[in-house]
Amino acid sequence: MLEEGKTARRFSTLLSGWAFCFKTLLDGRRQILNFLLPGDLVGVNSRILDAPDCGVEALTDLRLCVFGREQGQDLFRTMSALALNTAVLIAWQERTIDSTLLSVGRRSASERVAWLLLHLWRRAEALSLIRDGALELPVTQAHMADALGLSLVHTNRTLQALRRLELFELSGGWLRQVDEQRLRTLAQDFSAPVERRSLF
Amino acid sequence: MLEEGKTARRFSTLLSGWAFCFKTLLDGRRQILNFLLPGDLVGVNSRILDAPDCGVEALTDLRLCVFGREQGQDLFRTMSALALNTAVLIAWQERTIDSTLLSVGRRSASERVAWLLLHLWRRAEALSLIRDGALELPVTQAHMADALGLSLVHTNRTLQALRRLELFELSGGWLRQVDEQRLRTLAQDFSAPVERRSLF
DNA sequence: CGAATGCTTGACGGTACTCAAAGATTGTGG
DNA sequence: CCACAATCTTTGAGTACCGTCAAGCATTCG
Repeated sequence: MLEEGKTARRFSTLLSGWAFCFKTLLDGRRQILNFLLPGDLVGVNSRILDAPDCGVEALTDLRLCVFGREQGQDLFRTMSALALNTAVLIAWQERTIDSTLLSVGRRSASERVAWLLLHLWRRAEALSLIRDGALELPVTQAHMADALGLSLVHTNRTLQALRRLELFELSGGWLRQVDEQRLRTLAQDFSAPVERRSLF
Repeated sequence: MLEEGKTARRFSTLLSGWAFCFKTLLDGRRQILNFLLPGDLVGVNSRILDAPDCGVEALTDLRLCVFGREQGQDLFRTMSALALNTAVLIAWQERTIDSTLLSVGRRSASERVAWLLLHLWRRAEALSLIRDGALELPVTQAHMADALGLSLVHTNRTLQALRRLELFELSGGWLRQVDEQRLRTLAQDFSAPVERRSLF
């Protein structure tokens, strides 16, 4: 796990596995900024500004493709080689965070949970992570709570309520029977489908 | 005002004036993602992805420096010329949004308001927008509410509470007597000071 | 089998939202 | 210059959503 305080010496792409990045307050409150899935960049931001601003934690075992350890301008030369792709990836990730901010700021608890599960489902779909209509989610309810700005207890109750509405099945770390249409309606999420994208 | 739905044909830097970008839900709930001050980039993201994902609205009269209207790769050539600077600017703005997400997700109402005023104050300071210890804020309480994920009424009450604690003076669109130290303590904001930065 | 982690439930309280309306301020046109 | 509209701020009352505390259950792991 990379701590918030340390300067990441490199940045990488995630080849396989799940992770997330987060910020914390001194008293321990934590906000998950983004879940990282295969193809996502890790730590570009910190490298560009030469100072880390969020921590990164793995949810599963990871395989990373690590890029150069250059400083400043040199870093940028590395990026230049892949620059267009990199820019597109960064833009996508920023868009994701924007959507999260909309959720956390303006959606109700059930809308937030609906939005998150839909969001993860769609991202996983684009990466072909769904097998037989089921997705293995290495995400606890505590993670969801921290991603959505909710308490753990309320997240749990909200999940139960949505399950009772048969919007999805979620148990034992597996997500199934996702009713995309109704989840989108509930969350008012009509964003474009996620495209497959990567640096290569 | 640029609507969310339309594709921005260009991107620009803000030379003078204030603006903000936002997302909305169908039923009208609005989340302000970021306030834009002189030096900030407008619409890079939309241009990179070739699809707008947030609206932009002016708070004052603006002067913009508009860049090319190229598509895809061509856009990127334009960016390449300024690429390092651009990347740094984008990274800064993403960091700002990350901080906002932390606030909206995990801070209480008074912490959020404290954070926002401190944040705007410090950004304005770096741009030398503060005259005689006072800053003209073209931001209504409704804007603050939409930036912080609070209701207008509660934002108002929170502002009053903080005023009574003499953490700042805010009236008639002017912000004064900002007690940075106590605001930072209240908001648990120990981020690095804002640096002056621009494309040029 | 005990410890650790994660999920679930109940009870209670408070923060923040909604509705509603009244001031204050600003801008505009006659 | 004043009256009127529009926008912004403030206040009150009532409530709901969501948080906190506390505990019990389930599952996994050593």
